[in-house]
Formats: sequence, C-alpha cells, structure tokens
Amino acid sequence: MAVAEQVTAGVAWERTLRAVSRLLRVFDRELQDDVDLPLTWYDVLVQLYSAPDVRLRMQTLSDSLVLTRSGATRLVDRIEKAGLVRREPAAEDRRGYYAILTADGQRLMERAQKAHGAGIERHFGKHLDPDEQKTLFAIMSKLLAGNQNIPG
Amino acid sequence: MAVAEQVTAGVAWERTLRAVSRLLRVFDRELQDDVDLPLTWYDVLVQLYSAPDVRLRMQTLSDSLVLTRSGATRLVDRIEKAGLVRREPAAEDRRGYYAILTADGQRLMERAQKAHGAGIERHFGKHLDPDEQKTLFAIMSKLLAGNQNIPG
DNA sequence: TTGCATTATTTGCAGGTACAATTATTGCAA
DNA sequence: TTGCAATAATTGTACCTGCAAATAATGCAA
Repeated sequence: MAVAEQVTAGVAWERTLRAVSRLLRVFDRELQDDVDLPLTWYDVLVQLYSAPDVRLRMQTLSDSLVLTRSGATRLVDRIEKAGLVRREPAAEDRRGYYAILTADGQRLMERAQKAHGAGIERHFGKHLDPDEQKTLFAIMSKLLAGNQNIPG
Repeated sequence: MAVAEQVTAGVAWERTLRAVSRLLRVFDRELQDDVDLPLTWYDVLVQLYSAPDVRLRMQTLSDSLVLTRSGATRLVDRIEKAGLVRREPAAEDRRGYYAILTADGQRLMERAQKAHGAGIERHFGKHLDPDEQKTLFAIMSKLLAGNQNIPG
C-alpha cells in the first residue's frame, strides 16, 4: 500500500460521475434561464439541427440521446406539442417515423446553441487546456467503444 | 480550419456525456441483476459504509450524491423501508438527522461492492491504462473544483 | 430575551423516465 | 403466398425526481 493515495478505477469513475452530474445540473439550469429550454429538449434539437434535412428517424434519435426508446417517444411528444418539432411517417418503411425540426425549432435552436456553447466554455472548456480536452475526448471514445453493444 | 477534426470543448463534453450515460445504465442493470440493488441505493450504502460509524447527516449524504436534498430524503425513505438504513435524530443539532447503515445494510453492501467493483473494472477500468485513469481523475477534479459553489 | 434571518429536513405536487406489453409493418422461408 | 420471427414505435403503469413551500430548530443582534 503506497503512502500517496492510489487512483483506482473505482475512484476515477466516482469522481467522473460527480463532475458530470454537477455539470449536467448547471447546464440544465442555465439553459432554462437563458432560453427557457430544458437540456433534454436541447439535446433533441441539436441532433435534428445537425442532421441532413433537419430530420432523423425516431430510432436514430433515441440512440444518440441519453434516453430509452420510450423516453424518446414521450420527449418528442412534448416538444412536438410545443411546435418545435413535427413527425412525419417514413416513406421507405411504414413502421417508422421521422422527427423534423420546424422553423420555430430552428430559430430557437440558434439562440440556444449560442447560450449553451457559452455555458460549456464557461463551466467546462475554461477549466481544461486543449491537450486535456483532447485526452478526455480520447478516453471517453475508448469507453464508448468498449461498451458499444449494450441495449438501452 | 484544419483538415483533421478539431476537438472543441463542445465535442469533448458531448462525448463525455454519452459515455457516462451508457456506463450508468450498464452499471445499474448489472447491479440489479447481481444483487437486486438499484445503483442509486448502492450510492447511498457506499457513502454510509465508508463513513465513520457507518452514519452520515442527511445533508452530507445528499451533497455527495447525484441528487437534490429532497431526492435524498425520498431515496433514504425507500431504503429505510427496506431495512438497510435507519434514521436517528442528531444530538448536536436537533434540526438534523443521521442516516445509519443497519446490519442488513452492511451485509448487502459487502456483496454489492464486490459485484459493482467487478463491473467497474470490466466496463471502465479495463479500457483505460493507469495513466489514463490518473489523468481522467485529475481532469474531473478540476471540473468539480471549478464548479464548486453551485446549488443543487 | 425577543425577534428574525438562516439552516436542516421534509412534503405537495407536477412532471419525467424506464420496463414490459402492444400495435403495425417488414421480409424471409417453407 | 402464407406464416412467423424480427423490427419501429407507442402506450400502460409504476416509480423517481426536482422545485417550491412548509416545518422545525438554531443563533445572532438589538
């Protein structure tokens, strides 16, 4: 047993969890204050905004979100009710639907992106130099790749 | 604009969020399968287990959890109902309460720790060499320190 | 010592989320 | 071409969470 505290996997994971949770809460509140948008809504809107034709199949969408399929369904329900997104049946597979960003959604998105981008810089980017950001990206990519084929 | 994709703060944060979310879901399911314990319960039990006298003030507990105060109250309610934790008023400040691990709680904790530790190694530690774990720990510590004084 | 701002914790309430079952459609295989 | 397992998405249900208000106790200041 060394004198200096050893960084075990458990300790590293725990600290990661804490830091990420705190950031999530900060981002959520700030986004809500700035453009009256929950972070979960924002996540949906960004995905669509950066997709070809500002549209995505429900499945693709939920895969890239931090949610299950059913969670994505309800979330899109709410956003659709607010007029930021609309649904359209998929021509090529009638089981599927597209979620599509509306004009209102795009406008809001542009404001939100500015606000959230600034928040990320303020609470995340500012504290890490470019090397650290690159390293973090690499580490998280490894973890994601190593846990790919898991449902949810 | 460089040819190689640049790792901006936003991209690094997004990847972090995805990876952590996936790990959380994996850990939660595995723990549930192995010892029939939700990850949130586990979080409470570990904190108490590693505290002096296996007890912690509600406030201290919720501070170290990924939850608000009120969330911690309800969570401890449920765990208490299951007999793994009990509450005791704080002698030194009658506004406060201690959450205390019961004997049952300690027994379960020992099993759970083994299972979850293995899971962390399998899905997290295994994919990162010791240097990366140390770096990650350092990065997350910076982020946590930089976002200290924020309520929630 | 009385009054009041502050702190610790809990509750009412209004969503948000996951799991499992359901509906609709696809496409392969006999 | 009929039957059936697989797939896309949704819905029923039960639980979990956060916010803000309520309750209770503290301790400082006039």
